[in-house]
Amino acid sequence: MDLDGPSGRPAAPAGGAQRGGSGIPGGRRKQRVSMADVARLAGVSSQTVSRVANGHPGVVGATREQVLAAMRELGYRPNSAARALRYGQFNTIGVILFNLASTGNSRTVEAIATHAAAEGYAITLIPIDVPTQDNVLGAFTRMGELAVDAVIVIIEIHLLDAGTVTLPPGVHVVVVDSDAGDRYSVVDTDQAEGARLAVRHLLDLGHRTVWHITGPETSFASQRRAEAWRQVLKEAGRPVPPPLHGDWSAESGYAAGLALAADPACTAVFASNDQMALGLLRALHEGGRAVPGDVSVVGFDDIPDAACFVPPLTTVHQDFAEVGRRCVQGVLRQIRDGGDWRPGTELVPTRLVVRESTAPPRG
Amino acid sequence: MDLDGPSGRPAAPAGGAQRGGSGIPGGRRKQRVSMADVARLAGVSSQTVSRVANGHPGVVGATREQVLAAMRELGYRPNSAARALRYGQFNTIGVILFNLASTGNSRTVEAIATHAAAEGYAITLIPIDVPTQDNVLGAFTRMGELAVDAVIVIIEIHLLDAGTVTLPPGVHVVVVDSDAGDRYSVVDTDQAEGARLAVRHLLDLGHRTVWHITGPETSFASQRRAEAWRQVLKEAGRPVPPPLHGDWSAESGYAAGLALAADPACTAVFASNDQMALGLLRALHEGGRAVPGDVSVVGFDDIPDAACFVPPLTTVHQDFAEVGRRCVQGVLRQIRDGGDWRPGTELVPTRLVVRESTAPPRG
DNA sequence: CTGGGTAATGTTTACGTTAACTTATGCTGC
DNA sequence: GCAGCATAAGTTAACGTAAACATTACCCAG
Repeated sequence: MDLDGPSGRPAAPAGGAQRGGSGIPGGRRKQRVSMADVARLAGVSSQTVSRVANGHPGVVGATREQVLAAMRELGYRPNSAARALRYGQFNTIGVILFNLASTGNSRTVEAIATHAAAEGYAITLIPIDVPTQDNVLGAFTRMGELAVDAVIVIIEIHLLDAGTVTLPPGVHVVVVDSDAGDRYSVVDTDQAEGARLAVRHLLDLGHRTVWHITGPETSFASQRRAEAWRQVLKEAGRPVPPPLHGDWSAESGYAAGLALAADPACTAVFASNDQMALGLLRALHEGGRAVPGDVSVVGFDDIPDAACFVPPLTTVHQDFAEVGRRCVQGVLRQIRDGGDWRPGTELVPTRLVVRESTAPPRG
Repeated sequence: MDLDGPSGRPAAPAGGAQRGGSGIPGGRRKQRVSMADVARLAGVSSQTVSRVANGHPGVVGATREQVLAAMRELGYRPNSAARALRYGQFNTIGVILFNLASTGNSRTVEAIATHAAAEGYAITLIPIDVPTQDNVLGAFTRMGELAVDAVIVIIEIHLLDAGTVTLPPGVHVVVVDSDAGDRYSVVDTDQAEGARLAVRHLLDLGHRTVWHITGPETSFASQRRAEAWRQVLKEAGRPVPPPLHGDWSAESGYAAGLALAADPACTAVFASNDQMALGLLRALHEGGRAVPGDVSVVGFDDIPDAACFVPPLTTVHQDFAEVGRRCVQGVLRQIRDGGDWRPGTELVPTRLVVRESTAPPRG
């Protein structure tokens, strides 16, 4: 493939827009084609082109065909900026999130993107590398300047409350993973119920009590799971061992596991996510404690890999896709109903997936 | 918090825009405030407001302060649609991808989003649930209508070539994970080198040959890793065992592993990703084959969990963040240089991370 | 064969922003 | 005291689209 000299611009501005096997042009004409261009070629007014483009009635067949032909020939695409300017909305939903790397977040975002696309909305991503107050505020400010009609926030909302953040009026918000249901529309997995399922399962197997490895303290999900764990134990009149603190990573689960493996009294552990459960399994294995023979382990999330841990992990299944779906539903409802919405929390149910990492205690 | 009746719209359109502790307003005024509004309040022309907003010179201090005050009072935000219309570009990069759930993709996207943000670009996500020809073409069409200046494609490009896809002129493309370096700007991990590192490591330990579990056939990454595996064995004059085929999932690695565990001749396996290596480890464990005592295992990706597998996995580290960074660099270069770029492939190096799943063969 | 209506198409305007140009103001230097 | 000029501000126009309004052309009833 030959390219023109270093001075740039291919010489031929017009003519064959098609190129090679693929129709994706590597070159560009500076100016996109507008409705006026199409109108000129088709010999009609640009308004007629607009009507054809939007499928409005009142254009006779022959004219429509002519316009469509002209569109094809010129490769016309509507200019969404002009459209947005005209209509006052962008058909775009912003997503602010910390850490796309965690399984849950990326699955949620994927579901959001899919469902938003189905409704004709695009997704604009604003990642926050370090969840400091400043960064979050910065993201919100940026979001305010961006072309979005609504924002889905997948981050601890308390990071926002401490500062004064303003989104432009007309921008709606739905929050994931937060207890701010009194001020926002919140969608979340039913963390507490999931944790209760996990702990009760272990108690039902006959374990006297259940140890717990938490997630980071700043996480509401982690907080709620820990609360539910404590509550179930208390209600059952069981002793509540001191919780061990992790940070969601397998590494932190391993560190916590080293301590637990050394304690023969520990026969059942509920890890606040599957990654930490993985680390825990490793620590128990290295400590010579059989799972589930000596120690039973339950995780949270049901990541796809969990079925292939050694042994396959009993865990609480989270329906991230459903969370994403409801987020989109939520913001669209807000957009469409204007301001007539109320704050509240929607909980997505969980279910326990029993595999081979849990069993009754020995003896 | 009381809301007005079902008929909607809060009665008070003006007044306290501030609300509760957070400044994020749940309500909205239908009309965003424009430069004209700010200009009216500040008693200047809207052009002066524009100059202040963009930090242009030629505005005297007092006037500037007045305008800034008016902006603050009204909560003015520039309208990016109008800006985009004016400038003819959107400051947005589209990302087309299949499956955000895979570790590599989500990490790459995260890096893309971070670096794009640093350059003042936002990211618009177009996910493809099922990578059929139609869906990919649909995504491209949608992308054409969206407000993007460039597109990063994280998907097998051959899906595009078979059909006629047109992106509007002026939209630049960078492709990840493809061999289309003759037509596009391609950024990718150096798959072949990574695979060579893995296989050579096993041979260097003294293994006679190395088995291989591939990814899906449609994946170029998988194809290239398999080719490199075969090539290294051939160059070393070793027998090339028939490859086993997986689909990236741990489950598929487990299935392949069941076959390998039954074959006492197999002492070293290179799995095309870490998930499949995980499944393999489980199968070997269940089959009573010690790792690394009886069988050595190497993965690919170096996902964070790999360090906590049982045993910790020796694997090829991929620098997804760097891939994302270079993608952004690539599209920005294309945008800024106009059409003066050439197709080509940029490879990001890998490195072998040796942990505890590999050792010399017994005896 | 003409008035009233309707269907098809054209013209104008506004959306919010900003480049390019124009006007107003104050100041320097001869 | 005024030409000449810098500086600060305002005015106009255009980006691409589509609603609202205006204009045709045509058909049919009377």
